[in-house]
Amino acid sequence: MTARKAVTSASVVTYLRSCINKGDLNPDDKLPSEREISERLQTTRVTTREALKQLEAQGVIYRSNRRGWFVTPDRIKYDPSRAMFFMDYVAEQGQQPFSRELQKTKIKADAEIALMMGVPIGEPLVELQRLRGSGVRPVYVERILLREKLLPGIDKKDLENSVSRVIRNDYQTEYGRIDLDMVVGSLSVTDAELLQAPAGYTSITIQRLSYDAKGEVLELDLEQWRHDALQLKVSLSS
Amino acid sequence: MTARKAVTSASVVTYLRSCINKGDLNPDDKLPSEREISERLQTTRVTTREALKQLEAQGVIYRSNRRGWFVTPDRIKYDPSRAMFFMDYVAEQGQQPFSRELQKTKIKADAEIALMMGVPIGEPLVELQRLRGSGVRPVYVERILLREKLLPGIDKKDLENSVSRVIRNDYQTEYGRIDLDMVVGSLSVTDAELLQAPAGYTSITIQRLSYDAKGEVLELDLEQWRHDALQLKVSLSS
DNA sequence: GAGTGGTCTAGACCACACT
DNA sequence: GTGTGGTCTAGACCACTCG
Repeated sequence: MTARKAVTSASVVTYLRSCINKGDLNPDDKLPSEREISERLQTTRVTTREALKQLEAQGVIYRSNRRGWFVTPDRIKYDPSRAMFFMDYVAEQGQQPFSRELQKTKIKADAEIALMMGVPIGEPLVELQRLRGSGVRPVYVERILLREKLLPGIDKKDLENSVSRVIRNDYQTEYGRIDLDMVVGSLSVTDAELLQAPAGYTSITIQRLSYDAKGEVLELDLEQWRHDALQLKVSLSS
Repeated sequence: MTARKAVTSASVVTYLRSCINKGDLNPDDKLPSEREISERLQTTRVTTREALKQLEAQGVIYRSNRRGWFVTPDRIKYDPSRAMFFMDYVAEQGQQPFSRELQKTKIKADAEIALMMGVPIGEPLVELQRLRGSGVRPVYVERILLREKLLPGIDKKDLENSVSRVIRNDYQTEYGRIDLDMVVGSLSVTDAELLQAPAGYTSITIQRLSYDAKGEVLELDLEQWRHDALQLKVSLSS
Protein backbone atom coordinates (compact mmCIF):
# COMPACT_ATOMS: atom_id res chain seq x y z
CA MET A 1 0.00 0.00 0.00
CA THR A 2 1.12 3.50 -0.79
CA ALA A 3 -1.22 4.84 1.92
CA ARG A 4 -0.26 8.49 1.93
CA LYS A 5 -1.46 10.18 5.10
CA ALA A 6 -4.20 12.70 4.36
CA VAL A 7 -3.11 16.33 4.57
CA THR A 8 -5.31 18.28 6.95
CA SER A 9 -6.64 21.76 6.34
CA ALA A 10 -5.17 22.71 9.72
CA SER A 11 -1.66 22.09 8.45
CA VAL A 12 -2.35 24.21 5.38
CA VAL A 13 -3.59 26.98 7.70
CA THR A 14 -0.39 26.72 9.74
CA TYR A 15 1.76 26.85 6.62
CA LEU A 16 0.02 29.91 5.20
CA ARG A 17 0.02 31.72 8.54
CA SER A 18 3.77 31.22 8.81
CA CYS A 19 4.26 32.68 5.32
CA ILE A 20 2.34 35.77 6.39
CA ASN A 21 4.04 36.10 9.78
CA LYS A 22 7.51 35.62 8.33
CA GLY A 23 6.83 38.53 6.05
CA ASP A 24 6.99 36.56 2.79
CA LEU A 25 3.52 37.95 2.25
CA ASN A 26 2.59 41.52 3.11
CA PRO A 27 -0.77 43.29 3.40
CA ASP A 28 -2.67 43.32 0.07
CA ASP A 29 -0.21 40.81 -1.45
CA LYS A 30 -1.75 38.08 -3.55
CA LEU A 31 -1.43 34.47 -2.42
CA PRO A 32 -0.35 31.77 -4.87
CA SER A 33 -3.21 30.12 -6.78
CA GLU A 34 -5.26 27.45 -5.05
CA ARG A 35 -3.90 24.81 -7.41
CA GLU A 36 -0.32 25.83 -6.75
CA ILE A 37 -0.76 25.73 -2.96
CA SER A 38 -2.46 22.34 -3.24
CA GLU A 39 0.34 20.90 -5.34
CA ARG A 40 3.06 22.34 -3.15
CA LEU A 41 1.51 20.82 -0.02
CA GLN A 42 0.45 17.60 -1.73
CA THR A 43 -3.25 17.95 -1.13
CA THR A 44 -6.44 18.64 -3.05
CA ARG A 45 -8.11 21.93 -3.86
CA VAL A 46 -11.03 21.20 -1.55
CA THR A 47 -8.72 20.98 1.46
CA THR A 48 -6.75 24.05 0.44
CA ARG A 49 -9.98 25.97 -0.02
CA GLU A 50 -11.19 24.89 3.40
CA ALA A 51 -7.99 26.27 4.90
CA LEU A 52 -8.33 29.53 2.97
CA LYS A 53 -11.88 29.94 4.24
CA GLN A 54 -10.73 29.43 7.82
CA LEU A 55 -8.12 32.15 7.44
CA GLU A 56 -10.75 34.33 5.85
CA ALA A 57 -13.05 33.84 8.85
CA GLN A 58 -10.19 34.87 11.12
CA GLY A 59 -9.71 37.98 9.03
CA VAL A 60 -6.17 37.05 8.02
CA ILE A 61 -6.85 36.95 4.28
CA TYR A 62 -9.66 38.23 2.07
CA ARG A 63 -11.06 37.47 -1.34
CA SER A 64 -11.51 39.87 -4.18
CA ASN A 65 -14.10 38.63 -6.64
CA ARG A 66 -12.56 35.96 -8.82
CA ARG A 67 -9.19 37.57 -8.70
CA GLY A 68 -7.76 35.60 -5.82
CA TRP A 69 -6.82 35.71 -2.15
CA PHE A 70 -4.95 38.56 -0.52
CA VAL A 71 -3.43 39.34 2.86
CA THR A 72 -5.75 41.54 4.94
CA PRO A 73 -4.36 44.94 5.95
CA ASP A 74 -5.05 46.34 9.44
CA ARG A 75 -8.66 46.86 10.35
CA ILE A 76 -10.03 50.38 10.27
CA LYS A 77 -10.74 51.61 13.78
CA TYR A 78 -14.05 53.37 13.79
CA ASP A 79 -15.50 55.26 16.73
CA PRO A 80 -19.02 56.47 16.06
CA SER A 81 -19.03 58.41 19.31
CA ARG A 82 -16.30 60.73 18.11
CA ALA A 83 -17.27 63.45 15.68
CA MET A 84 -14.84 62.39 12.96
CA PHE A 85 -15.08 61.74 9.28
CA PHE A 86 -14.17 58.61 7.41
CA MET A 87 -11.69 60.36 5.15
CA ASP A 88 -9.92 61.78 8.19
CA TYR A 89 -9.67 58.82 10.50
CA VAL A 90 -8.55 56.42 7.81
CA ALA A 91 -5.80 58.83 6.80
CA GLU A 92 -4.91 59.24 10.46
CA GLN A 93 -4.37 55.49 10.64
CA GLY A 94 -1.86 55.67 7.83
CA GLN A 95 -4.02 54.40 4.97
CA GLN A 96 -5.40 56.07 1.85
CA PRO A 97 -9.16 56.43 2.00
CA PHE A 98 -11.43 56.84 -1.00
CA SER A 99 -15.11 57.66 -1.35
CA ARG A 100 -17.29 57.29 -4.42
CA GLU A 101 -20.82 58.56 -4.81
CA LEU A 102 -22.93 55.93 -6.53
CA GLN A 103 -26.32 57.54 -6.53
CA LYS A 104 -28.27 60.53 -5.25
CA THR A 105 -32.03 60.58 -5.72
CA LYS A 106 -35.17 62.02 -4.21
CA ILE A 107 -37.51 59.37 -2.89
CA LYS A 108 -40.51 59.03 -0.63
CA ALA A 109 -40.37 56.93 2.51
CA ASP A 110 -41.85 53.46 2.02
CA ALA A 111 -43.35 51.48 4.90
CA GLU A 112 -40.07 49.87 5.95
CA ILE A 113 -38.03 53.06 5.90
CA ALA A 114 -40.79 55.03 7.60
CA LEU A 115 -40.86 52.51 10.41
CA MET A 116 -37.11 52.57 10.89
CA MET A 117 -36.95 56.35 10.85
CA GLY A 118 -40.15 57.01 12.70
CA VAL A 119 -41.53 59.32 10.01
CA PRO A 120 -44.82 59.19 8.10
CA ILE A 121 -45.02 57.03 4.97
CA GLY A 122 -44.51 59.20 1.91
CA GLU A 123 -42.29 61.76 3.62
CA PRO A 124 -39.83 63.18 1.05
CA LEU A 125 -36.27 61.99 1.53
CA VAL A 126 -32.96 62.25 -0.26
CA GLU A 127 -31.23 58.92 -0.77
CA LEU A 128 -27.48 58.84 -1.15
CA GLN A 129 -25.39 55.79 -1.94
CA ARG A 130 -21.66 55.73 -1.41
CA LEU A 131 -18.84 53.25 -1.66
CA ARG A 132 -15.85 53.70 0.56
CA GLY A 133 -12.51 52.03 0.82
CA SER A 134 -8.98 52.09 2.01
CA GLY A 135 -6.02 51.64 -0.30
CA VAL A 136 -7.19 49.54 -3.23
CA ARG A 137 -9.90 47.75 -1.31
CA PRO A 138 -13.53 48.81 -0.99
CA VAL A 139 -14.60 48.24 2.62
CA TYR A 140 -18.21 49.31 2.91
CA VAL A 141 -21.27 50.52 1.04
CA GLU A 142 -23.71 52.86 2.64
CA ARG A 143 -27.15 54.14 1.97
CA ILE A 144 -28.02 57.42 3.63
CA LEU A 145 -31.57 58.71 3.93
CA LEU A 146 -31.94 62.40 4.70
CA ARG A 147 -35.11 64.25 5.66
CA GLU A 148 -35.60 67.02 3.16
CA LYS A 149 -38.09 68.69 5.47
CA LEU A 150 -35.33 69.48 7.96
CA LEU A 151 -32.56 69.85 5.40
CA PRO A 152 -34.05 71.71 2.41
CA GLY A 153 -31.94 71.65 -0.72
CA ILE A 154 -29.61 68.96 0.66
CA ASP A 155 -29.84 67.11 -2.65
CA LYS A 156 -27.98 69.92 -4.37
CA LYS A 157 -24.98 69.86 -2.03
CA ASP A 158 -21.73 67.99 -2.60
CA LEU A 159 -22.10 65.00 -0.27
CA GLU A 160 -19.36 62.76 -1.57
CA ASN A 161 -17.00 63.33 1.32
CA SER A 162 -19.02 64.19 4.37
CA VAL A 163 -22.70 64.60 5.04
CA SER A 164 -22.18 65.54 8.68
CA ARG A 165 -19.88 68.39 7.76
CA VAL A 166 -22.48 69.84 5.38
CA ILE A 167 -25.21 69.52 7.99
CA ARG A 168 -23.09 71.27 10.57
CA ASN A 169 -21.74 74.06 8.38
CA ASP A 170 -24.53 74.74 5.90
CA TYR A 171 -27.52 74.14 8.16
CA GLN A 172 -26.14 75.19 11.54
CA THR A 173 -27.61 71.96 12.87
CA GLU A 174 -25.95 69.98 15.63
CA TYR A 175 -26.36 66.28 16.18
CA GLY A 176 -27.98 65.10 19.39
CA ARG A 177 -28.65 61.46 20.13
CA ILE A 178 -27.40 58.69 17.87
CA ASP A 179 -28.87 55.18 17.92
CA LEU A 180 -26.61 52.42 16.67
CA ASP A 181 -27.65 48.92 15.74
CA MET A 182 -25.12 46.28 14.74
CA VAL A 183 -25.48 42.77 13.45
CA VAL A 184 -23.27 40.19 11.73
CA GLY A 185 -24.70 38.68 8.58
CA SER A 186 -23.78 38.19 4.95
CA LEU A 187 -23.72 40.38 1.87
CA SER A 188 -26.53 40.58 -0.66
CA VAL A 189 -25.62 39.94 -4.29
CA THR A 190 -25.63 43.63 -5.18
CA ASP A 191 -23.61 44.76 -2.16
CA ALA A 192 -21.13 41.93 -2.69
CA GLU A 193 -20.60 43.09 -6.24
CA LEU A 194 -19.85 46.63 -5.14
CA LEU A 195 -17.41 45.39 -2.52
CA GLN A 196 -15.77 43.02 -5.02
CA ALA A 197 -16.60 40.13 -2.74
CA PRO A 198 -18.35 36.84 -3.44
CA ALA A 199 -22.07 36.80 -2.66
CA GLY A 200 -22.68 35.65 0.89
CA TYR A 201 -19.45 37.13 2.22
CA THR A 202 -19.63 37.68 5.99
CA SER A 203 -20.51 41.27 6.75
CA ILE A 204 -21.26 43.69 9.51
CA THR A 205 -24.46 45.67 9.16
CA ILE A 206 -24.54 48.98 10.96
CA GLN A 207 -27.68 51.01 11.19
CA ARG A 208 -27.31 54.53 12.53
CA LEU A 209 -30.21 56.82 13.32
CA SER A 210 -29.21 60.41 14.02
CA TYR A 211 -31.29 63.02 15.78
CA ASP A 212 -30.78 66.76 15.98
CA ALA A 213 -30.52 68.67 19.26
CA LYS A 214 -34.31 68.94 19.51
CA GLY A 215 -34.78 65.18 19.22
CA GLU A 216 -36.01 65.19 15.64
CA VAL A 217 -34.75 62.42 13.33
CA LEU A 218 -32.28 63.86 10.84
CA GLU A 219 -30.95 60.90 8.91
CA LEU A 220 -30.76 57.14 8.68
CA ASP A 221 -27.49 55.54 7.67
CA LEU A 222 -27.32 51.91 6.59
CA GLU A 223 -23.82 50.51 6.25
CA GLN A 224 -22.57 47.15 5.00
CA TRP A 225 -18.95 46.41 5.91
CA ARG A 226 -16.65 43.60 4.91
CA HIS A 227 -16.38 41.84 8.28
CA ASP A 228 -12.61 41.89 8.30
CA ALA A 229 -12.19 45.59 7.61
CA LEU A 230 -13.71 47.00 10.76
CA GLN A 231 -12.85 47.34 14.39
CA LEU A 232 -15.56 49.17 16.25
CA LYS A 233 -14.61 51.27 19.23
CA VAL A 234 -17.15 53.06 21.36
CA SER A 235 -16.60 55.15 24.42
CA LEU A 236 -19.54 55.54 26.78
CA SER A 237 -19.66 57.89 29.71
CA SER A 238 -22.61 57.37 31.97
CA MET B 1 -26.96 11.12 -22.54
CA THR B 2 -28.63 11.14 -19.18
CA ALA B 3 -27.10 14.56 -18.44
CA ARG B 4 -28.92 15.49 -15.26
CA LYS B 5 -28.69 19.20 -14.61
CA ALA B 6 -26.52 19.93 -11.59
CA VAL B 7 -28.43 21.04 -8.51
CA THR B 8 -27.13 24.37 -7.20
CA SER B 9 -26.56 25.22 -3.59
CA ALA B 10 -28.72 28.32 -4.18
CA SER B 11 -31.77 26.13 -4.84
CA VAL B 12 -31.07 24.17 -1.67
CA VAL B 13 -30.89 27.46 0.23
CA THR B 14 -34.23 28.52 -1.23
CA TYR B 15 -35.83 25.22 -0.34
CA LEU B 16 -34.63 25.28 3.27
CA ARG B 17 -35.58 28.93 3.71
CA SER B 18 -39.09 28.16 2.57
CA CYS B 19 -39.34 25.31 5.09
CA ILE B 20 -38.38 27.71 7.84
CA ASN B 21 -40.62 30.55 6.66
CA LYS B 22 -43.62 28.28 6.18
CA GLY B 23 -43.26 27.26 9.80
CA ASP B 24 -42.45 23.60 9.11
CA LEU B 25 -39.37 24.33 11.15
CA ASN B 26 -39.40 26.49 14.26
CA PRO B 27 -36.63 28.09 16.33
CA ASP B 28 -34.28 25.46 17.84
CA ASP B 29 -35.84 22.70 15.70
CA LYS B 30 -33.41 20.25 14.18
CA LEU B 31 -33.07 20.07 10.41
CA PRO B 32 -33.09 16.70 8.64
CA SER B 33 -29.67 15.07 8.28
CA GLU B 34 -27.37 16.28 5.52
CA ARG B 35 -27.68 12.94 3.73
CA GLU B 36 -31.45 13.06 3.86
CA ILE B 37 -31.62 16.60 2.48
CA SER B 38 -29.17 15.65 -0.26
CA GLU B 39 -31.19 12.63 -1.29
CA ARG B 40 -34.48 14.47 -1.17
CA LEU B 41 -33.17 17.22 -3.47
CA GLN B 42 -31.12 14.86 -5.64
CA THR B 43 -27.75 16.36 -4.92
CA THR B 44 -24.52 15.56 -3.10
CA ARG B 45 -23.56 16.25 0.48
CA VAL B 46 -20.96 18.81 -0.55
CA THR B 47 -23.60 20.97 -2.21
CA THR B 48 -26.03 20.58 0.67
CA ARG B 49 -23.30 21.49 3.10
CA GLU B 50 -22.42 24.57 1.07
CA ALA B 51 -26.05 25.65 1.29
CA LEU B 52 -26.16 25.02 5.04
CA LYS B 53 -23.05 27.12 5.53
CA GLN B 54 -24.61 29.99 3.58
CA LEU B 55 -27.68 29.91 5.81
CA GLU B 56 -25.39 29.76 8.80
CA ALA B 57 -23.54 32.88 7.64
CA GLN B 58 -26.88 34.63 7.32
CA GLY B 59 -27.71 33.59 10.84
CA VAL B 60 -30.76 31.56 9.81
CA ILE B 61 -29.49 28.25 11.16
CA TYR B 62 -26.74 27.26 13.57
CA ARG B 63 -24.66 24.20 14.32
CA SER B 64 -24.36 22.46 17.64
CA ASN B 65 -21.24 20.35 17.90
CA ARG B 66 -21.72 17.20 15.90
CA ARG B 67 -25.35 17.06 16.77
CA GLY B 68 -26.68 18.75 13.67
CA TRP B 69 -28.22 21.92 12.32
CA PHE B 70 -30.93 23.92 14.06
CA VAL B 71 -33.09 26.94 13.33
CA THR B 72 -31.70 30.07 14.97
CA PRO B 73 -33.96 31.78 17.51
CA ASP B 74 -34.15 35.58 17.67
CA ARG B 75 -30.93 37.41 18.39
CA ILE B 76 -30.41 38.77 21.87
CA LYS B 77 -30.58 42.55 21.85
CA TYR B 78 -27.80 43.87 24.00
CA ASP B 79 -27.32 47.51 24.91
CA PRO B 80 -24.11 48.07 26.85
CA SER B 81 -25.07 51.68 27.48
CA ARG B 82 -28.03 50.66 29.58
CA ALA B 83 -27.33 49.54 33.11
CA MET B 84 -28.97 46.16 32.73
CA PHE B 85 -28.01 42.62 33.50
CA PHE B 86 -27.87 39.70 31.13
CA MET B 87 -30.31 37.62 33.14
CA ASP B 88 -32.80 40.47 33.08
CA TYR B 89 -32.73 41.60 29.50
CA VAL B 90 -32.83 38.11 28.06
CA ALA B 91 -35.86 37.33 30.20
CA GLU B 92 -37.38 40.63 29.12
CA GLN B 93 -37.08 39.46 25.53
CA GLY B 94 -39.08 36.36 26.31
CA GLN B 95 -36.28 33.82 26.51
CA GLN B 96 -34.84 31.77 29.36
CA PRO B 97 -31.33 32.89 30.23
CA PHE B 98 -28.78 30.78 32.05
CA SER B 99 -25.39 31.55 33.52
CA ARG B 100 -22.71 29.11 34.62
CA GLU B 101 -19.56 29.93 36.50
CA LEU B 102 -16.64 28.00 35.04
CA GLN B 103 -13.78 29.28 37.07
CA LYS B 104 -12.77 31.83 39.65
CA THR B 105 -9.09 32.26 40.47
CA LYS B 106 -6.65 34.82 41.76
CA ILE B 107 -4.00 35.71 39.22
CA LYS B 108 -1.38 38.37 38.58
CA ALA B 109 -1.53 40.56 35.49
CA ASP B 110 0.76 39.34 32.71
CA ALA B 111 2.20 41.69 30.11
CA GLU B 112 -0.76 41.42 27.73
CA ILE B 113 -3.42 41.92 30.36
CA ALA B 114 -1.48 44.73 32.01
CA LEU B 115 -1.29 46.55 28.69
CA MET B 116 -4.99 46.14 27.99
CA MET B 117 -5.99 47.28 31.46
CA GLY B 118 -3.35 49.93 31.89
CA VAL B 119 -2.14 48.49 35.21
CA PRO B 120 1.36 47.41 36.29
CA ILE B 121 2.53 43.91 35.45
CA GLY B 122 2.02 41.67 38.45
CA GLU B 123 -0.98 43.55 39.85
CA PRO B 124 -3.25 41.07 41.67
CA LEU B 125 -6.49 40.35 39.85
CA VAL B 126 -9.45 38.05 40.21
CA GLU B 127 -10.27 36.13 37.06
CA LEU B 128 -13.79 34.91 36.53
CA GLN B 129 -14.98 32.74 33.66
CA ARG B 130 -18.62 32.37 32.82
CA LEU B 131 -20.72 30.71 30.19
CA ARG B 132 -24.06 32.22 29.31
CA GLY B 133 -26.91 31.18 27.16
CA SER B 134 -30.52 31.48 26.23
CA GLY B 135 -32.91 28.54 26.17
CA VAL B 136 -30.84 25.43 25.47
CA ARG B 137 -28.13 27.25 23.57
CA PRO B 138 -24.92 28.71 25.01
CA VAL B 139 -24.33 32.10 23.35
CA TYR B 140 -21.16 33.51 24.83
CA VAL B 141 -18.21 32.87 27.09
CA GLU B 142 -16.65 35.63 29.06
CA ARG B 143 -13.53 36.21 31.03
CA ILE B 144 -13.69 38.98 33.60
CA LEU B 145 -10.61 40.46 35.23
CA LEU B 146 -11.24 42.44 38.41
CA ARG B 147 -8.76 44.62 40.27
CA GLU B 148 -8.53 43.31 43.79
CA LYS B 149 -6.90 46.53 44.90
CA LEU B 150 -10.12 48.46 44.29
CA LEU B 151 -12.45 45.58 45.10
CA PRO B 152 -10.98 43.76 48.11
CA GLY B 153 -12.53 40.39 48.82
CA ILE B 154 -14.36 40.27 45.52
CA ASP B 155 -13.21 36.68 45.03
CA LYS B 156 -15.37 35.58 47.94
CA LYS B 157 -18.59 37.03 46.56
CA ASP B 158 -21.19 35.21 44.53
CA LEU B 159 -20.51 36.48 41.03
CA GLU B 160 -22.42 33.95 38.99
CA ASN B 161 -25.26 36.25 38.10
CA SER B 162 -24.00 39.78 38.12
CA VAL B 163 -20.67 41.36 38.84
CA SER B 164 -21.95 44.89 38.31
CA ARG B 165 -24.68 44.44 40.89
CA VAL B 166 -22.14 43.32 43.50
CA ILE B 167 -19.85 46.22 42.70
CA ARG B 168 -22.71 48.65 43.02
CA ASN B 169 -24.30 47.24 46.17
CA ASP B 170 -21.39 45.81 48.14
CA TYR B 171 -18.72 48.35 47.27
CA GLN B 172 -20.83 51.50 46.78
CA THR B 173 -18.85 52.02 43.60
CA GLU B 174 -20.44 53.57 40.52
CA TYR B 175 -19.28 52.97 36.98
CA GLY B 176 -17.92 55.91 35.03
CA ARG B 177 -16.60 55.60 31.51
CA ILE B 178 -16.83 52.35 29.56
CA ASP B 179 -14.62 51.62 26.54
CA LEU B 180 -15.96 49.08 24.10
CA ASP B 181 -14.02 47.35 21.37
CA MET B 182 -15.69 44.99 18.91
CA VAL B 183 -14.34 42.79 16.19
CA VAL B 184 -15.61 39.88 14.09
CA GLY B 185 -13.39 36.82 14.08
CA SER B 186 -13.59 33.12 14.76
CA LEU B 187 -13.68 30.97 17.87
CA SER B 188 -10.62 29.34 19.40
CA VAL B 189 -10.76 25.59 19.96
CA THR B 190 -11.47 25.94 23.69
CA ASP B 191 -14.14 28.62 23.31
CA ALA B 192 -15.78 26.68 20.51
CA GLU B 193 -16.00 23.64 22.76
CA LEU B 194 -17.70 25.63 25.50
CA LEU B 195 -20.17 27.10 23.04
CA GLN B 196 -20.83 23.67 21.50
CA ALA B 197 -19.73 25.01 18.15
CA PRO B 198 -17.18 23.73 15.66
CA ALA B 199 -13.72 25.29 15.95
CA GLY B 200 -13.42 28.32 13.72
CA TYR B 201 -17.08 29.28 14.07
CA THR B 202 -17.64 32.96 13.25
CA SER B 203 -17.72 35.01 16.42
CA ILE B 204 -17.99 38.50 17.78
CA THR B 205 -15.29 39.52 20.23
CA ILE B 206 -16.27 42.26 22.65
CA GLN B 207 -13.74 43.82 24.93
CA ARG B 208 -15.11 46.09 27.63
CA LEU B 209 -12.96 48.19 29.91
CA SER B 210 -14.86 49.75 32.81
CA TYR B 211 -13.74 52.69 34.93
CA ASP B 212 -15.10 53.96 38.20
CA ALA B 213 -16.30 57.52 38.74
CA LYS B 214 -12.77 58.69 39.50
CA GLY B 215 -11.40 57.33 36.22
CA GLU B 216 -9.66 54.29 37.72
CA VAL B 217 -9.88 51.03 35.80
CA LEU B 218 -12.20 48.62 37.61
CA GLU B 219 -12.50 45.61 35.36
CA LEU B 220 -11.79 44.16 31.96
CA ASP B 221 -14.40 41.99 30.34
CA LEU B 222 -13.56 39.78 27.35
CA GLU B 223 -16.58 38.24 25.64
CA GLN B 224 -16.80 35.74 22.80
CA TRP B 225 -20.24 35.54 21.23
CA ARG B 226 -21.68 33.21 18.62
CA HIS B 227 -22.05 35.66 15.74
CA ASP B 228 -25.69 34.84 15.16
CA ALA B 229 -26.82 35.29 18.76
CA LEU B 230 -26.18 38.98 19.19
CA GLN B 231 -27.68 42.23 18.05
CA LEU B 232 -25.78 45.13 19.52
CA LYS B 233 -27.66 48.33 20.23
CA VAL B 234 -25.95 51.44 21.52
CA SER B 235 -27.44 54.80 22.25
CA LEU B 236 -25.08 57.75 22.26
CA SER B 237 -25.96 61.23 23.40
CA SER B 238 -23.36 63.81 22.55
C1' DG C 1 -6.43 31.83 -25.04
C1' DA C 2 -4.59 30.32 -20.71
C1' DG C 3 -5.34 30.14 -16.08
C1' DT C 4 -8.13 31.14 -12.06
C1' DG C 5 -11.67 30.90 -8.69
C1' DG C 6 -16.50 29.06 -8.04
C1' DT C 7 -19.11 25.12 -8.09
C1' DC C 8 -20.62 20.29 -8.45
C1' DT C 9 -20.19 15.02 -8.65
C1' DA C 10 -19.22 10.59 -6.35
C1' DG C 11 -17.20 8.45 -3.62
C1' DA C 12 -14.46 7.39 1.35
C1' DC C 13 -12.95 7.15 6.39
C1' DC C 14 -13.12 8.73 11.13
C1' DA C 15 -14.74 10.34 15.65
C1' DC C 16 -18.38 11.31 18.12
C1' DA C 17 -23.53 11.43 19.61
C1' DC C 18 -27.51 8.99 20.46
C1' DT C 19 -30.11 5.00 21.73
C1' DG D 1 -24.02 -0.39 17.20
C1' DT D 2 -25.89 2.84 14.02
C1' DG D 3 -25.98 7.05 12.03
C1' DT D 4 -24.31 11.65 12.02
C1' DG D 5 -21.41 15.50 11.08
C1' DG D 6 -16.44 16.61 9.90
C1' DT D 7 -13.02 15.89 6.70
C1' DC D 8 -10.42 14.35 2.66
C1' DT D 9 -9.55 12.35 -2.19
C1' DA D 10 -9.84 12.87 -7.24
C1' DG D 11 -11.71 14.22 -10.52
C1' DA D 12 -14.92 17.77 -13.73
C1' DC D 13 -17.09 22.00 -16.00
C1' DC D 14 -18.06 26.90 -16.21
C1' DA D 15 -17.48 31.92 -16.05
C1' DC D 16 -14.65 35.15 -15.40
C1' DT D 17 -9.97 37.77 -15.25
C1' DC D 18 -5.78 38.85 -17.11
C1' DG D 19 -2.21 39.16 -20.27
